[in-house]
Amino acid sequence: MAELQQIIDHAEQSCKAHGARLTTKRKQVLSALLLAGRALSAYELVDYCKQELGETIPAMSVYRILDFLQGEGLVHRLNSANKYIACAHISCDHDHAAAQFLICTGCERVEEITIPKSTMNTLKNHIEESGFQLQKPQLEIDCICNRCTTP
Amino acid sequence: MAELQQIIDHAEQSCKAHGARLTTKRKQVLSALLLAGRALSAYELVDYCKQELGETIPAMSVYRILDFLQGEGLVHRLNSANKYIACAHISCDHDHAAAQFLICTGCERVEEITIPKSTMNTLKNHIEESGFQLQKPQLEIDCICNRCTTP
DNA sequence: TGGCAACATGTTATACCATAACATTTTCGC
DNA sequence: GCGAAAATGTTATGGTATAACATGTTGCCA
Repeated sequence: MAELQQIIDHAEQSCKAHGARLTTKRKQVLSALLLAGRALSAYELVDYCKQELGETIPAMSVYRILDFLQGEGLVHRLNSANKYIACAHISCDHDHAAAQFLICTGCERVEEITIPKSTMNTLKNHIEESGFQLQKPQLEIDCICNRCTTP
Repeated sequence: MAELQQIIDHAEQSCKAHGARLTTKRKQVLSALLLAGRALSAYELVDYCKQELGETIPAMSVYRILDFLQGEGLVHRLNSANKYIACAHISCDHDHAAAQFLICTGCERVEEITIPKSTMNTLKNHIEESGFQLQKPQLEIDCICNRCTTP
């Protein structure tokens, strides 16, 4: 994380590109997620900002900021865990709407992986056969990570 | 749903088979989910039982009963929606640990589908390459159903 | 440059989802 | 019937999330 500042700068440019502003508070929340290096709940994020950054940000603001950061593709919400995590490809320039998460039920570690297009397409076809349209190709899969299986 | 009683009877036999009891309250909660025909939150289930079945069941009990029903494979929990739904294969005899759900973000309709083993295996391989073991092959996928796209 | 409009943040209250801890009732085998 | 185990009731509390309204900030442009 030597490049925190770089990542933030990159994110700021990315926001500017569509006329959005990465304000100080938004940078703080994003930094907190990047520094934590793991998924945090909104309230955990409040505590993290307070303790690690010395910034008091009300929970309500954190929620709003998380909404913004998700809209900018900088942060993902893990629906099944009620947590938020910085996008693993935050500094890539290519678009990456798809995101697949492996969530360890033991230690809560989260790994963002990319499933091949062909696999996603197979999945998509099955979905369409059932009369649905894939909305957001985000998968959250309950797993156990190898650190937890071989302790 | 002409066969509600049949389904309940079948579920009761299934429970008996491993020495578990499908009590009256448990039958009521399961019936409520079957009658509703959609995913309900625990508190919605409390209301449903009260209004449609005339039964007052405290939320705490509903949660415990849902735990039991999940353990028996009669009900699934939708983690991303914080809701519960009767298993679509409740009257099948074969085991079906795997469950994939298409959740319409428009009308909240939920469809339980079965993804081919080959597709699940491909997914499983990608997961293992990332150093994780698939824990519960339950997928919850955000979609839009055709009723909502073509209104 | 001053004032307005849009955006961002603060504040307070509240709703919803879920579980802990302990009391009481029911069921079942002996 | 009686005791143990299972199920349910009761009360309290914690975690997640949003609504509604107030205040502060920014940037534009007349």
